Amino acid sequence: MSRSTVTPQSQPATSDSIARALSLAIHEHRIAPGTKLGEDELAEIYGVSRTVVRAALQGLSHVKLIDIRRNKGASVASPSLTEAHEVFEARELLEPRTARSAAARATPEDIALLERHIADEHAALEAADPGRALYLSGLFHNEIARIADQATIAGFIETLVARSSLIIALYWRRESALCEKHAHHALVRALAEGDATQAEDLMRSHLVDLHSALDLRERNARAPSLKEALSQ
Amino acid sequence: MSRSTVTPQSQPATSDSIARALSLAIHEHRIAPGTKLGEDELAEIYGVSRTVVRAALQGLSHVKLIDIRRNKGASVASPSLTEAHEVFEARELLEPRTARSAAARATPEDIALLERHIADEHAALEAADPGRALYLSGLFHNEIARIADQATIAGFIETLVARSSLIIALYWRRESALCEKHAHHALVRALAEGDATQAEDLMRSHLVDLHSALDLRERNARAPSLKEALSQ
DNA sequence: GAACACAAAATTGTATACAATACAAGTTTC
DNA sequence: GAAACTTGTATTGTATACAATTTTGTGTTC
Repeated sequence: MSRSTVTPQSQPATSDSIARALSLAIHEHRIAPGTKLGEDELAEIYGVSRTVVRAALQGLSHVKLIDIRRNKGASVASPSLTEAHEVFEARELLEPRTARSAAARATPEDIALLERHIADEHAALEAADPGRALYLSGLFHNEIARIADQATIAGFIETLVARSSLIIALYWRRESALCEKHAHHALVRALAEGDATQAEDLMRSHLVDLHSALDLRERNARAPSLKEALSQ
Repeated sequence: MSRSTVTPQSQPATSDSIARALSLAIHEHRIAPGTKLGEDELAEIYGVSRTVVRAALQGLSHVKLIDIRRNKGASVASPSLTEAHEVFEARELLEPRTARSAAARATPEDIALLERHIADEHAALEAADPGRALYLSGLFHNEIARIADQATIAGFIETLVARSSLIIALYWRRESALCEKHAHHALVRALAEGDATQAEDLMRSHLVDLHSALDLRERNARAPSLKEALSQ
């Protein structure tokens, strides 16, 4: 049954679960920027009507992971270079402050969780699963925002981190790991020590470093078929 | 005909136009926090099917102007005190930087537009239309963000300004004008002179001032009927 | 009057049918 | 061969019907 293949629960897919699945696929680069997201195709994949798919697509559109053009349909967003710079600028403005707050609030459980994220990211890289590593790398940033306990700003950061995965798909220049290993380790150390100023500075330079790794040339990547990308 | 009363155009209302109309009504305090937004009722008011209304409501939900609970419907959001503080904190983080950028970029046309906003706001206050004044006051902030030419951050600010109107409806303590007259004038002067540091400082203190005007007690306001509020 | 049970009505969630628009393929004209 | 036109197909936008859930109203019991 198509449902149990794509959504391993006994319940029908909801718009929320579909949006989450698509978001994860985009984040892990299983769906490339520019990929057309047809309503009928997704409805068939998830075993629901177009109504539910449309709601999911609208949700994704609001966080700018996809573009919906009236009468023309939905596709995975392809941020322009300008948007790419804007996203990283916004992160450079928000995340250092968030790291500062997180350093003042982090519990040992928080630190342990962040360390597990780093370990999982490296495991994914060694398993030749860069998409998974990228997702976990982004999640690391989202977790710091959660620890900072400012939900409004954490929501913005989550959006920016998700969009970053699109930008990385299009503009990333380096061959190495996406977020360098030592940057995340150093951040966790600063959080563990409650060193707010250090955490803030480290986060700022980490993001400036990421921003500097954007390439000025656009790239194209072969897009796997939609069904292929979503069958996990 | 119901359509031409509420939407003075010959075309049927779209989900976008409905979302905009509702957003304006919320912003001007014609619809109060907590007001139930029934799909059938809105569908009748706007002369469209529930499908279009649902799309509009989803859009408003994504910017947190309304809350949608599964199986229970949509209502205008009532931000908690915590959310209120978060929203103003986020504004204090984003808007000073935006004012700084705007000061470096403002054209004479931009300045003239901002001055018109201030004049219109005062006219609205003298016409005993505080809702309109509030909307224009918020728009002033959105315009500065637009001048700063960073669409990603401007988008966040727009969301925060809209949510601020809900917060003001619930928590505002002062009887006087919502944004004090001289604060906006001083900002425009700093922008006109290209004084980035002054613009940044003025914006920060303006927002800190707004934040300090939040009351700790919640208030209730009589909610006009939905049709009444939307008939403009 | 309060609490409970049940039925009816209202509302929300979803599927499906139909209308509107865009796209692709084939044909005609220059 | 390129451009314009026509036709058929695919896709998106919307209304409507039906299913599922919640709310309201009514009656009964204590």
